[in-house]
Amino acid sequence: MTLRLHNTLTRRKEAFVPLDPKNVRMYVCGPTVYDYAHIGNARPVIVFDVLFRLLRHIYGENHVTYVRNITDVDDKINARAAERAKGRNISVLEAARELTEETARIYNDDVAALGCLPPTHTPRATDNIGEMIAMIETLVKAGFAYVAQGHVLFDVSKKADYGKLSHRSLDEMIAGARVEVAPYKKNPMDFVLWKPSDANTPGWESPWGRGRPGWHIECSAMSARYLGETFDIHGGGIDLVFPHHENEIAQSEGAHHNHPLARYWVHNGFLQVEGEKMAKSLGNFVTIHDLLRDWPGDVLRFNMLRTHYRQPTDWTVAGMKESWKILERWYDMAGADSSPRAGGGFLDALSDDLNTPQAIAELHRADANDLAGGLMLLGFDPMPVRLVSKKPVDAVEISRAIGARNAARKAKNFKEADRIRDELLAQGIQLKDNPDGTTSWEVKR
RNA sequence: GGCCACGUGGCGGAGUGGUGACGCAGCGGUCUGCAAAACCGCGUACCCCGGUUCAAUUCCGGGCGUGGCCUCCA
Repeated sequence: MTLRLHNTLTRRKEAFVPLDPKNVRMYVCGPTVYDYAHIGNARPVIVFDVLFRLLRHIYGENHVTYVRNITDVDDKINARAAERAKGRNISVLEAARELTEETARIYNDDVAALGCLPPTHTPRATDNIGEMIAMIETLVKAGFAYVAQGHVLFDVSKKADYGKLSHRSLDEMIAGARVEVAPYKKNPMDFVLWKPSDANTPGWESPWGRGRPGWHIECSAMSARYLGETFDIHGGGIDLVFPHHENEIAQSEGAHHNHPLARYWVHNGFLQVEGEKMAKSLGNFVTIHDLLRDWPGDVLRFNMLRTHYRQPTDWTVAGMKESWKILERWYDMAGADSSPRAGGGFLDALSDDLNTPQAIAELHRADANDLAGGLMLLGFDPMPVRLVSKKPVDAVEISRAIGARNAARKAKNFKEADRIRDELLAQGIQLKDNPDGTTSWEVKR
């Protein structure tokens, strides 16, 4: 069994060989905490949680370091914070802190409900401003960056292989550009490392005056701090390939004597909702938080894993119902005394670039113990109680009704027995007469 | 406009240069007072047009469709 991963750098599946099997290192871009995360945001979180678990399975629980940052400095945050601060006796900075703390807390709760393990480190950008400033200084000294009108910009013309991740040349990018270029840029593709902040915008003192970091530098600074100059896997959504990850590479390699930033770049595909792109204007913007109100987290997680991570996927209610049905049956039949493990075909599938649909197919063929072990490796805890519907039900009333129905059945009064069953069904309660003579029930969706 | 990805049966979704994975739904059966659940059985799909090949859903070219990036939206 060899783990193979699709590497965006080469656009091929490659055998995964860690730099240090005693410390396999992975970085995944985390949320910008200004609002509830949507279901599209959940995809990388779940996908890379599965990869984290697989790496732990292969290399040992204590031999994998997983870092997922929290972006808590950002102009969208600043805009929201300004709104919050209005009419209250707090500064924009305080309001920003309040907003990001609150949003990050909800995010962590939601992600935990999706069955995701906490990463080894979840650094916040604002706790790493010093590291960012130091890296920017290095880049300026090395000639990769320049100062212009209070901004510090990365000079892409100094990085000969700029574009190697997204596989486009500078010429192509300039030809396709639709944006107006800021006048202080030497090259249209140059990007901001540091920008000035006014008095009402969060900012930090720096060699270039009071300001705040550009978007990309935080990931370069934090990955270096927690994982070193070169680490094994860098993950995220495919939309981050350009410009975010391309720019991370430029910064990190520029600051680190051209040592590669990450050896395997892994990106998940995009998600649509009910056949349409998800957009606030279309009114189909689905947050994780809202979904968790109606569906067990395990069902969301399973639904996500039914599609290969690089494939585009369509998020539908029909799919969620199907997922619930499958999980419910599995949780009923899974062996209780198992631990995370993987039989032959299952592990082969997972190891082949995280082919979760194939792995799930293997589980359909597995016995009770392999099923439980495989589910646990995928991050499911096969306990029927985890799938209990969020719909409120009166269990006492239901068992009373079941008693009455069974009495009627005993008396061969089937008309009355069926009336009771239909009445419960009308309330969404489906009865099941088990072969051993008992009667159980479940909430029908 | 430039660059890129994807298009498989009613639905979801793997995979492969050559006798139709897997699941959901559906149909038939066992079980049941009848159902439900469970179990057993049932399916000649690969967007269109060319090309390569003994053979293409699988490789190549073109088209159409959907989506992504080029605007700090995963």
